Amino acid sequence: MSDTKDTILACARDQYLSDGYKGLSMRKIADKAGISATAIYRHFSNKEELFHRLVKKGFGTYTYYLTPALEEETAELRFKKTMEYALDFILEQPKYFELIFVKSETKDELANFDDLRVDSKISFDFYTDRINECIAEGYLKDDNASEVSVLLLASYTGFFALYTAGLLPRSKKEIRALYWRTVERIMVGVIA
Amino acid sequence: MSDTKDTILACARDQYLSDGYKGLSMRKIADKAGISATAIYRHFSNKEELFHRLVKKGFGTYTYYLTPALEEETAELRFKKTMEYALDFILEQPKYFELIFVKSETKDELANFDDLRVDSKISFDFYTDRINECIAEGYLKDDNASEVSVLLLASYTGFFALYTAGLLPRSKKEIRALYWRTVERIMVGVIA
Amino acid sequence: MSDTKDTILACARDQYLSDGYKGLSMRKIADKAGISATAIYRHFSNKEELFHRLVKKGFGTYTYYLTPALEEETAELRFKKTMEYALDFILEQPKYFELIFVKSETKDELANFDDLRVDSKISFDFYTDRINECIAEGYLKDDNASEVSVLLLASYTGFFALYTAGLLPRSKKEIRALYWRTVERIMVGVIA
Amino acid sequence: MSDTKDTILACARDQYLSDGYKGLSMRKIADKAGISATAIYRHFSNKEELFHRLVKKGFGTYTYYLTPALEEETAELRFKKTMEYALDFILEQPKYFELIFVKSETKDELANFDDLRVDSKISFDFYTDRINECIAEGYLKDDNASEVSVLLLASYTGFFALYTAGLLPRSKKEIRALYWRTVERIMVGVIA
DNA sequence: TATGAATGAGTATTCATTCAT
DNA sequence: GATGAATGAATACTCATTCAT
Repeated sequence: MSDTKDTILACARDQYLSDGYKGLSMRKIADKAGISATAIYRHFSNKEELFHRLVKKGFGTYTYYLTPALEEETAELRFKKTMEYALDFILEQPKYFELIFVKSETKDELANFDDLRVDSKISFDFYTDRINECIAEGYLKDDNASEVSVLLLASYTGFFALYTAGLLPRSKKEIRALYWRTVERIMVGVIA
Repeated sequence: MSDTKDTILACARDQYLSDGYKGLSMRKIADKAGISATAIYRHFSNKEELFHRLVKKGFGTYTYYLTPALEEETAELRFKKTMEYALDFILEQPKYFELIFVKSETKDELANFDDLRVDSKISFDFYTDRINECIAEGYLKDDNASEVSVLLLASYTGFFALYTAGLLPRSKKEIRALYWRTVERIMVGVIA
Repeated sequence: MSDTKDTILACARDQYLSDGYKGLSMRKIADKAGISATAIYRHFSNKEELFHRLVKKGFGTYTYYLTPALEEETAELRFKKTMEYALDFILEQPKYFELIFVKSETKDELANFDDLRVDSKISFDFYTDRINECIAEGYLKDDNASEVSVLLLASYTGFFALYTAGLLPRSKKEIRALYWRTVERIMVGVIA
Repeated sequence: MSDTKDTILACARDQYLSDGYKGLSMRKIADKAGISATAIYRHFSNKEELFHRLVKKGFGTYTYYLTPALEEETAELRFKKTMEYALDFILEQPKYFELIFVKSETKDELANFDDLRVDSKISFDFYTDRINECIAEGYLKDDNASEVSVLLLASYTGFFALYTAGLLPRSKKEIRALYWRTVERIMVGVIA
């Protein structure tokens, strides 16, 4: 709705992107947004809420990356596109990824906000749904879809952690290739 | 030798455990240790060094958990024990795990300390060594050991992330069981 | 406009006056101004800037003392009034004098601020201009005006140093008399 | 007597030389001297005394520079050599000069130490003595020797202040030449 | 809607100094 | 003579937040 509100959120995201959590100060955000620090309080009741909205937006972006996968024709294709778009998200929005999947600040700070746990669950369920589809379609073997989701999401999340830790190649080309080889190794155990 | 130095480090660890990175303030650590804030500087030249030592200790603890696996007789057993002890580390020292594998603060703050990157590498190589052994022994099929390490470590790290994100069951019994089932699913693709 | 800003500056000046450079702490200034230490940062971005403004004000005050000399009719009178007002400045604003002419802290701390070097130069040139006028008018003999300035300013500055060092009489009456006798002795060498 | 005591003093001098007054911290001095900070207190009861000894040494060095002038045959030569050696002192020991003649910290900090005022007086009297000699010898005209000292010392001190303020040429050759021309201009008024 | 002024608590760090050994 | 450990007070500065306008 409010233009300024979005601006603030965008600046908060950029600030987090460039300086990490400790760069997320009301003043710095305000400076970046070209308004006074106090003005933020017109739009968010406090830093906690602002951060909450930021994480919300992170989840939204993630969903925005994944949903196009639903347009594919077969369950198998939807699944594979999901894996691909998830990789895109990692590589293009690493800070958002970190914000919503990795950071414990997020968890501690936002323990009160139940809706975020719901968002978490939704992202998780997106995988489970894809896998259930694939089982139904016969592409994946009959297994506990939720646990296969755990496997895939865990690999995915951890892959990113190793990537940012500098233990994996930095070039996007190489990392993409390694990602797919890793996925393939996993798929051996779950493909029908 | 220096008792206080260890106390400080222990308190820093506890502080990090309870309040995360932003709880790691010199004063809070000092308070917990029952000394004055300035006394810390007798033992660590600044916060950076203190944090560095803390991460170092994290790596040390991790190694301490894994190395007993080397006492097993066969490569297969050494590998399996490694997986088991790694799980123990996650469950018993979750904050240390986070400190050394996940946190991006760690990375930014300690970018200068090359030795930590070496420690990272060593932890990684421990897996690669186990896998190479298993390939040699015929337990795992002939594959790129380093990439199989990536797969295993990524799953392991990500599994933890999901766990702390509250997406996995909290009971230790259940989480252990789920861990092993996840490992098994992965192993299908790599076992000979 | 900003009242507080001026108050802060005045208190900083007083603080410097009573405790010297090391008395110039943000907290002490704030205490004296009756505001919180942090409030200062609303008006000055940091101590360096505050100090810079202070020195600026010192130069301004100096100029404020000297410029009325320009209203005199002849070059000789303008010169003599300059000498007189300069003495007034020494006796009435000794700390400002010290701040702008003597202190090496000033130099180190404010090395970046080129405008201060300009201010220095302007004060210096004020003398040179007076002397050039006097040479033109025939009151002073034809000499290198800039070097005569050096002579006069050096004597003037040094006279003050001896004064604050307690090597000269403390009574204003006596010091004034001695000042003029010293000036006269110098003038012998430069008067036409 | 004590070797360490001298080392400490020398390091304090160097520290002051490189970092100015605020560089004069007990720890930094101790570090430079290769001893513990506490060890200093074996030799000086506190910082004030240490600083006092330092200023004392500054006066000693000044005297050390000037006294060879006494070896000259005539009063005129002794006077001229005094002027020359004083210039050497400025150019070779600028920080010592500042320490004993310019700095108000010195004065504030050491207000209690009467002996320093005596040292000040001695330096001053050295000039007065030279001038009295010159008057007796007929080189200088009959004048108030003490006031001529004021004139000379003031010019001398101020000349240095302008020099360090960057208002005079930085090259030693030029500054020497300018010094002598300035002295000559002054001498016109006092030579017989 | 927005701002400027202000605040109190908090940050890391440095300081001179003391004390027990 | 010297040290290591410790301290309390001080340093400049940042933070989220409030309030009056």
